[in-house]
Amino acid sequence: MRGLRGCGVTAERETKAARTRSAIIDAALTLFRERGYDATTMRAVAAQAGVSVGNAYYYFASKEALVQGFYDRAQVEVMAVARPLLDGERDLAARIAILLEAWLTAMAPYHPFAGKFFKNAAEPTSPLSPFSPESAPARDAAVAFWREVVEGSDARIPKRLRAELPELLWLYHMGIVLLWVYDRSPDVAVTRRVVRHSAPVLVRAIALSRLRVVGGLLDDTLAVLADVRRAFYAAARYEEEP
Amino acid sequence: MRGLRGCGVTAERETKAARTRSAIIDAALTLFRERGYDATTMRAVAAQAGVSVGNAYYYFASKEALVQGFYDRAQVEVMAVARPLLDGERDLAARIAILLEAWLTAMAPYHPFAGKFFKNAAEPTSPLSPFSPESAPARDAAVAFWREVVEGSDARIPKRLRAELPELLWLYHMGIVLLWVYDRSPDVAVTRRVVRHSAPVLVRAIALSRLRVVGGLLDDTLAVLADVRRAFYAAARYEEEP
DNA sequence: AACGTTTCTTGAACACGTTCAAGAAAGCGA
DNA sequence: TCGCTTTCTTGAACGTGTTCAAGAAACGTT
Repeated sequence: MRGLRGCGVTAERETKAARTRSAIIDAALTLFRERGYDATTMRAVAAQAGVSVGNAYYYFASKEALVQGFYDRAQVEVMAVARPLLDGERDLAARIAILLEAWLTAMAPYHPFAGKFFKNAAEPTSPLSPFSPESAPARDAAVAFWREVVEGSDARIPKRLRAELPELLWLYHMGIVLLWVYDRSPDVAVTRRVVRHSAPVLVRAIALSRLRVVGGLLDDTLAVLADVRRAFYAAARYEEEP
Repeated sequence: MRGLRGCGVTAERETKAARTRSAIIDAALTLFRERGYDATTMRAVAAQAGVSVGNAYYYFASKEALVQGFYDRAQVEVMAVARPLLDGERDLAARIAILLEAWLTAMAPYHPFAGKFFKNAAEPTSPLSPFSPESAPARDAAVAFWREVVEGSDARIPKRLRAELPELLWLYHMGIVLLWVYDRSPDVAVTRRVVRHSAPVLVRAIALSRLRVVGGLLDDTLAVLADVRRAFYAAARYEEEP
């Protein structure tokens, strides 16, 4: 009886903690949207969430850390939006575009201050870096989703590319995100156009890579990309200098 | 007489102002190297330079702005190092590698805190962004230097690529810089290897682009890259939201 | 119920980047 | 030389993210 009750209370406490965390993120995102990232103070976030400043720092190590919570939410939302759209489509280029466009749509409300998020994410040792261990869950989920995109298509992928392609597509996605952050055209029209145009180009390049003359180039390119990826991951794992 | 004297005094005053600016940058870079970017306070920079905090802000709008001064110095230094090395070499891949390696060598002392610089430069609307109007002089100088690299080589460049290649190489250089910032291997060995390997791959890709099958792909790729570049430049010209 | 331990919660305090009102110095026309 | 303007120079003061010592609340054990 006591045990059960204890369990219940613990669960309730965990729920309350989770609700406090959630309230803080809600408060933060609301204020971010209203005033932008810089103009939103931690004092204001705490006040909006109904907690003290110190308490906000008990749940989130820093202002940046609030963003990680946002990432997690976003990833789930994007997958929910994209999955039904992917169901009917077998063309690889189309499937790539669907996922990227779902991402753009889901993230649209946050575009105005995405630059401020990115500023922090761009720092190699930041936990917000997409290559960091802290981002591993979200990253792995994303790569797994790209694998679905590839394997659900009717494209014939050269063998030596098949294993690597999902992660390379994720890297390409990070590039698109970079462009999106910078894009100031209305409704990020430039990014949308680049997605529409680059996806087929990418798929054609994949197809071409089966040609003898291009194949050697592909191997070298993959070798370079392997180095690049290793460096990014290693940097994100690196300890900050004292 | 008074005119001449006035001139002299004015010139002397300008020199003094320039020397103050220079002293502040020296102080900043010294402290950056000793303690890193974050641990260096503006108070410490001012003290080291022998001026007041307010005076440091009279010459530099912000802590970040100190970095712009560093960029200008660096660009000059890199060109001085690279030019004699380029003289004997006609192979395009080798020439590309020479310039990049000169850059890596010149920047080596600042690598430990490059991430902190980059963090700011990565923000689209930051004047420190390589695409910003404020960076235009340094950027134009760099692109012009890449043009020298191309035109001093014996490579046969397809016509429709010739005009764009210098700026594309500069973009590639920015990508290498991104990798360099992230690179934590000893003596940035990974970046050096990527430079050594990617330069020939790039040149081979350029050569291949003359093939009929690859040519169409090239045109589309160039179109996409044109969009991308436009977006980056437009973002850097954008006014910060209020 | 009573006590010790862990888990939260608080707001004052700190260090930093940055601003600003006030004044000093330099330049310049009479 | 005397005023007047422009160009520096100053350090205190402001707002911010973040820390911390102190205590409250919840929990587990007896």
